[in-house]
Amino acid sequence: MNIGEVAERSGIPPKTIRYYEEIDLVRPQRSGNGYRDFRETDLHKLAFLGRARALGFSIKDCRILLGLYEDESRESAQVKAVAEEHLTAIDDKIAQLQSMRETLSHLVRSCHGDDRPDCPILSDLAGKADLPEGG
Amino acid sequence: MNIGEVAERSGIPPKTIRYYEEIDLVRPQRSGNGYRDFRETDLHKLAFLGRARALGFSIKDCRILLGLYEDESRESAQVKAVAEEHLTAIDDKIAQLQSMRETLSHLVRSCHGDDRPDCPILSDLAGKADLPEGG
DNA sequence: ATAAGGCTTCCAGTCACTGGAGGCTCAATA
DNA sequence: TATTGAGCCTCCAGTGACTGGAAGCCTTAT
Repeated sequence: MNIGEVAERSGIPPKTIRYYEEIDLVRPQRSGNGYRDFRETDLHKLAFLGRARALGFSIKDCRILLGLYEDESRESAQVKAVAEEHLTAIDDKIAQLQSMRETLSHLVRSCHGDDRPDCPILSDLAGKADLPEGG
Repeated sequence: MNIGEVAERSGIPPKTIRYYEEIDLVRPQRSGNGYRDFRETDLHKLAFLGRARALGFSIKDCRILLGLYEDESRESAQVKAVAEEHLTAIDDKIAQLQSMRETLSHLVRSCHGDDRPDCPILSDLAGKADLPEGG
């Protein structure tokens, strides 16, 4: 299989697949013409990677997960640990974004947004409390 | 003011302040000895940047916001537009993370996480539906 | 005189790609 | 058979927003 077909079937762009080879996530063989020659197992690996990345796992985590996937004597606890840690990281990010969101939406709501220059958003960023504290 | 004091008072590390100068966000003067010499206005700008960055605004947005801040004839609508766009981007990110979170927490819950090798997390990543669909 | 700490610049690394240039190979068509 | 055009190759550079480290000057205190 050439890279184009693999890209289509795995949903991962050719550039990214080449990058994954560069960092040793996949090791396709080569045809006589120098083209990469992918097997079904390579395709599976790439699809695996695509799903793991879509869940937000880092490349480092993907490497670990792939390793566990290919290790038949793995313990599911190891997989779960990786996933739980990632889940915690996601929760942290969500919390951080929600905190930003709250502050920002407050500010947006308090800004009249017309042709006048006074703006509570800028006042807040400038460090001047300009909003009613009591909410 | 030397960079150390500005760093302390603005909460932005010296490295980052130097970086901000490099990309022309601040333009401190120089003392005879080559040291950066910050004014109060520089400090205010940096504090402004710190707050904007803490709200997740990109450097590009920060540049725009700073420009609006310093433009006394701005219209608050311009500021609000930048903020609203950012708010939308935040909402998108939150939604994406929550979707990941949901899938992932499902998988984590379904994995027994012991010394046995079978693992629904890996099965899912491998593309084999292994979970009860009905929840 | 010396030592510690702060300041300087410059270079490289992070993360996970992505874009583009320049050039080879392959399949189909005139 | 010549020529397109698409697909493939490698290599280099850029993204965003810093961050770490090396090598070296400046200042302050002892």
